Amino acid sequence: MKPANEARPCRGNASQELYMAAIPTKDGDFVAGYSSKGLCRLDFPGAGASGSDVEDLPPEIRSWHELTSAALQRALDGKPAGKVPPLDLSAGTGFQQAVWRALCTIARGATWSYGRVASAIDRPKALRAVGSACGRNPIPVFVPCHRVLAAHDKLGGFSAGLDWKLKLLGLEGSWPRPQL
DNA sequence: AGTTCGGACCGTT
DNA sequence: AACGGTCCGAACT
Repeated sequence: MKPANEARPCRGNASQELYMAAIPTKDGDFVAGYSSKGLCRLDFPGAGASGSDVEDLPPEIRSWHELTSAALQRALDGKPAGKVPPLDLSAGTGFQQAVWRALCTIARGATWSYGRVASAIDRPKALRAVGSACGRNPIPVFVPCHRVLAAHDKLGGFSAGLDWKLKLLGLEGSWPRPQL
């Protein structure tokens, strides 16, 4: 079997191979995508992505996949994700990568506003563009775009569906909003 | 207190 | 030129 398709190769290195493999969970089948640099994509169940057989993965990819798989199971179990494989965010523009990196600094159990993320990357007025960048986050859950709420504790949006955002926030004890 | 509207703002296609 | 996972203030209910 060949590795996988090349439907949406990470931009910029189109000749790179992209491996895809499913992760069965109690919430459905996720699909993870790997480049030579690491995990570069994660699709929610029902997103239409399909994966190849895990046994056909090259050794390194396969070990990454096991890390991803275990981490995802923990996350969906309401526990800290723990160790994850290297994340390949190279598909994004400079701005997007800056946003995604900032997201990774939001602690589990905490939430930021889009405006705060914008300030964190030193572009206070680009809060709207930050929303767009969040929407294009290729690795949801592990790059925690769900921890970004609209101002004044409003929920804001979520590309994969607000039910997923609520679920992920709930697993981290961040929703419903803890009252002070 | 909550809701709606209108403009300002910014990166991407 | 148009579109967003936005934000804020003003003007409502």
